[in-house]
Amino acid sequence: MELRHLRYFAAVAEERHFGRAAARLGIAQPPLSKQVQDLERELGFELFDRSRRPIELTAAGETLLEHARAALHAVEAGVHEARRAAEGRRGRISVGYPSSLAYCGLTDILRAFRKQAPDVTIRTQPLPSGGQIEGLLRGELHVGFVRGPLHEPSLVSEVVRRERLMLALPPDHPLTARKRLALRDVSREPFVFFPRDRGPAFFDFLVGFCRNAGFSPKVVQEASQVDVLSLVAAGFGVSIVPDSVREIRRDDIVLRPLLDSPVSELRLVWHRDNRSPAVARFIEVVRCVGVHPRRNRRRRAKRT
Amino acid sequence: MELRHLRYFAAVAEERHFGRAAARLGIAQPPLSKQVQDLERELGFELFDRSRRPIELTAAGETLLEHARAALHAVEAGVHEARRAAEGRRGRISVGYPSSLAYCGLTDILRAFRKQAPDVTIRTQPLPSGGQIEGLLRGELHVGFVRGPLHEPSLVSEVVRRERLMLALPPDHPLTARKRLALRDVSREPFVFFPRDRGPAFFDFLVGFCRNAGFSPKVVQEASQVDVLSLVAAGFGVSIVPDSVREIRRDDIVLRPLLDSPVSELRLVWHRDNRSPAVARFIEVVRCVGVHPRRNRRRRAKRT
DNA sequence: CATCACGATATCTTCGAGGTATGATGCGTG
DNA sequence: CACGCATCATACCTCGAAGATATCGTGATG
Repeated sequence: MELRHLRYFAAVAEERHFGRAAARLGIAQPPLSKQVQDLERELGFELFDRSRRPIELTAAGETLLEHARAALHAVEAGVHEARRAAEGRRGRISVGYPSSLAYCGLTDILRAFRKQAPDVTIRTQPLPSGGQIEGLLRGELHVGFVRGPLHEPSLVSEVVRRERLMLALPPDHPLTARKRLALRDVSREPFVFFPRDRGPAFFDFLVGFCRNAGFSPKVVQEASQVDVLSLVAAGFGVSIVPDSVREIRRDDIVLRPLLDSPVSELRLVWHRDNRSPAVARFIEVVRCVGVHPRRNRRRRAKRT
Repeated sequence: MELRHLRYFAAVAEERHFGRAAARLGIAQPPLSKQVQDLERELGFELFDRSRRPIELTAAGETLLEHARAALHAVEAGVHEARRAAEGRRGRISVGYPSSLAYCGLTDILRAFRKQAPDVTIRTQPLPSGGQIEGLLRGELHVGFVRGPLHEPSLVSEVVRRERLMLALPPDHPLTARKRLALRDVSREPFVFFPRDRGPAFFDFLVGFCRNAGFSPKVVQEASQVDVLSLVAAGFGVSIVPDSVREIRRDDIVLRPLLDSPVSELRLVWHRDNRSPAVARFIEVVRCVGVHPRRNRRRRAKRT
């Protein structure tokens, strides 16, 4: 038995007329009669009572019709769903991001993605760079946002944002008096950094930056991500943070641009041989809408 | 797209190997590859990632597989259900019966039928002969049990039980002294009958029987079915009832066989051009198990 | 009784499902 | 590194069957 038999049978059952059903199906009447006969022969019982006009379904035909419709519908729905999956509009993806990104750009990306692919379940996980790379390699994570360069051969990445580095100072620090600072101005200050293993690439990038400025930073405290800012605010030391931290808008922190700052790169990372169209679509969306630190707040302002 | 494509796709998806899937399907590997390719081309996206061993499903393939299984299952279930309908093991039938039959035979028939066709919903309706014939003609009733001959051209019937007629007497009636009675012995007694329109054939049969005995009965009360017995018990008059009434076993009634009684025929009736296999099966069951007045009680006795 | 409507049958053509032989490719092993 | 093996794709052929056209059988209708 083939779907053709069911389609033809359903057409005849609905039209209750072989001629009209054949016309609707775009074939001649004799082949239609034959196909239905073949189906009946295969099943071993009649589906139509042809002895009177208009023809009517037998009890078996009535029963089969319901199931045939269900089967045809399942096929149609299956094709539709599969197409959505192929287009990356259906499925589930797991996205890693540095917690700092939550405040500046991530929600915009998620919103844009959700608009294009409402049936994709997104699992977001705030993770330091190291954890993201680990997750990507283990296949638990599908895409991530990582700062600094990347050296994993099985991962692919793309710069999605370049931002200048800022100096984070406690409000009562003497240097807050100056609007413009260079890195060497803080060469003797105590530093607060995140632990190296949380993001070795970005960590090494920052330390290398200090080396170029002629000193190696005195790290007095280590804290993860956002906590760095709290330690700076509490006066433990200064720190170097990406420009986007401004979005957090804490008034217990003073941020000053670093004049001699190189740009820090935020990279979108995924597995080299990614097979998930949903992930591909996510990457496409990020490329399209970009990662704009301010977008979020402007929109909110417009809406209110 | 045909079921073949889905079956082949599902086989490959389950085996994750074209060769094994082809063996399972009983075809060679190249045609299988081609069919799956055709399906992919028609859909416009890939279902398998063939680039590594063993091959794996794409996201779209994974999605389609679920629906394909559902569709194939719906077809299988549909064929099975339709076959049951064709065999008369599925559906609904409406059975009419004279209320007297409830005590002697009907439950046995229903039990036997239920055993053969547990998925047929039976609607039983106690109805006088007239009502049954009306229902059969209107298509509301599918089979019935009627006493006496039948003259509707569009109905077919079959005798399922022949029984002698009995004289029903109140216990204090003088004739109860005699064991053996003929109809003419009660030619002057008052009679209790059911109204003629409740079963004209049986009514006329009874009256004709009296005529043959040389009198016409003095009907003093009319009552439907079982109520006749109550009126007899109350002493309103005598009545003529089928042998099977003995099954009711009322001790306020005395039954005496009529020596000159012709047999009364219980007929199974259905529509001439019945199309329902469930009805055909019901008729078959009645033919098979018969309508035995005593069967019911014997069985009950055996079980306890 | 002639006609019409409608499904079945007969016969032919063409397309494609499935067969065999072989090629392309990736992987493990001596 | 070469070789063999496993595995899927391609090439080509055959035959069955889906569908077209013409026609028949039959029940309903004026």
